[in-house]
Amino acid sequence: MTNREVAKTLDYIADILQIKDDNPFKVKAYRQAANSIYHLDEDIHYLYDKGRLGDIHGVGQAIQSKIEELVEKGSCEYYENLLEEVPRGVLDMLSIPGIGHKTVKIVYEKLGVRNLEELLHAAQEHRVRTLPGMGGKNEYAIIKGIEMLKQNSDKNTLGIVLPMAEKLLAYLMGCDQVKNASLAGSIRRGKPLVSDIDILVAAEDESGVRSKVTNYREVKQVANSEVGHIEGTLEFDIPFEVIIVSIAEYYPALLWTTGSREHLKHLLNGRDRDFIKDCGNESEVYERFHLDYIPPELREDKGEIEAATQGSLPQLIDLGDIQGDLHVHSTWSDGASKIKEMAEMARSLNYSYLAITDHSRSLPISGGLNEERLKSQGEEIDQINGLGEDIKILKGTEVDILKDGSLDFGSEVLRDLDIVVGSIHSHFKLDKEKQTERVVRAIKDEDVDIIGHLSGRLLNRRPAYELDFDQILEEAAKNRVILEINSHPDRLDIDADLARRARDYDIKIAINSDAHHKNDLKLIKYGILNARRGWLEKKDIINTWTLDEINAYIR
DNA sequence: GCCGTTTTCGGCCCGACTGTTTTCAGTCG
Repeated sequence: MTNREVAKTLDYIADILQIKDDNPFKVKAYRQAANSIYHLDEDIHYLYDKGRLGDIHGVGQAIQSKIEELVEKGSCEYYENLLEEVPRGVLDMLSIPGIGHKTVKIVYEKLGVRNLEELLHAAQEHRVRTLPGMGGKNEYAIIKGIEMLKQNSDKNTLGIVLPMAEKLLAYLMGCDQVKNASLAGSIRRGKPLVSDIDILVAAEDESGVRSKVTNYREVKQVANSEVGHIEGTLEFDIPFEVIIVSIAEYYPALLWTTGSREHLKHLLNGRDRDFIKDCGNESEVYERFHLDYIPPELREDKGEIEAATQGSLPQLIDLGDIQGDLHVHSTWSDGASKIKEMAEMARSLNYSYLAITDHSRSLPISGGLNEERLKSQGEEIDQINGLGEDIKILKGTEVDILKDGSLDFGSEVLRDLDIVVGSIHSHFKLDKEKQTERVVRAIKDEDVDIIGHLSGRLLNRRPAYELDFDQILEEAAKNRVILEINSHPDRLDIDADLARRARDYDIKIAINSDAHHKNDLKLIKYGILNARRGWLEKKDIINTWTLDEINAYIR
């Protein structure tokens, strides 16, 4: 079992306990342990071997014994017994927006509904509204919610799939039989939602590669597939396909397998595939078409071929260009790491600045700061900066944009801060006009530097709220307000298309991690992919600049 | 079920909104 699978299992245990109405602190304990394991730097098997499972924060005697069983046998008795009481299909219902553990409990117990499909029928047959506390609107929300889940069910976020793909790729690269290998398909193009993992391999000994894949620890199953293809599934039932070609065929095949279909069709323009059959690398492939090399993230037939013809492709931003992060949380609000730990991680990433932007007071569950605590936090930051480390910690806030577009702190508080990120965390369902008005008011506020996760979308979970983006882009440009690309793989907000439109308005972008744990600072790589898909260059991204340049821009 | 720079036992656990109601339970950030 991988770290993520162990974490997921502990989360399922917490869900079942919650549905069973068990001690809420016990539930919390399982969730805390799951979260720690999710963020672990080391492989859980390694910690198990070293006898260090107990060192993990939130893991005591009881949970440790369950983890040991999971690592040894791939399952544990306690969990299996809980599943006898509450089956897996019941837990899937928790993904429906507006449906929580209490609702799941009564539909399971009173209606005997055991999975999403049965729940859908129950709602359609108006059986849900017969339950206490349930009515027509709940039924409608259930039907809509299940429809949304079905639409997304064949795709997963890059945050789940990319680490698995990179691990499998590294494993394959380490095999003697494999002469070259690369990610391919939509995952190589950095699409935020992908349906499977495609990996292209150059090898002469196909059966050797096949046996290596079959022996890979994280492979769940391998199907009987045709020559040149190995198909199967990894953890969480993510499908993968390893495509095997000869060394001579590798680079042309890399083009075909990376796609997209639209890009290839436009590129070939009726020509035969043999046109590029002997190319020795991808640049050579494009050269043959008299084009500049087109990076995978741009291969969507959105003008890249025209630009490559004219030599006007953008110089895309790279991870190494990033000089700092302007939106992270700490233990002062809902973050899991201390400011110092965040700073250390930022230093290890070679950043020269890091803005601590904890939540403001209106978000009590997240431990939002009032003026007084914000001031104390500022003192701690002064102290850390006084240590003379080669990184500057900036004082900031992620200030709530309230329902009417006013801010959760007054100007007397905000003007003393280095960075102010304004974000929406409530009233997602305002109509388009009201929601737009709300954001525009925040943009016009001279204390706001950055608008965080503008559209509020959560991939596979929640659609963006209603906004008039033309109006917002116009106002952002006029007021020199920076828009964020939130790098969390569930958000990637603003998306690539909107980022590209923002660039046309000469709006600057901040690629932020929104980290709630020191390890989450590394999520910035997803934001980079998103920015590359939005054709963004270094000059567009404010946190590729020095601190002086940023200050000159936002003052 | 976990944890401890007040504690090895007693804490952990906020508040607005929604949809169902008729005074409130459930969800969510």
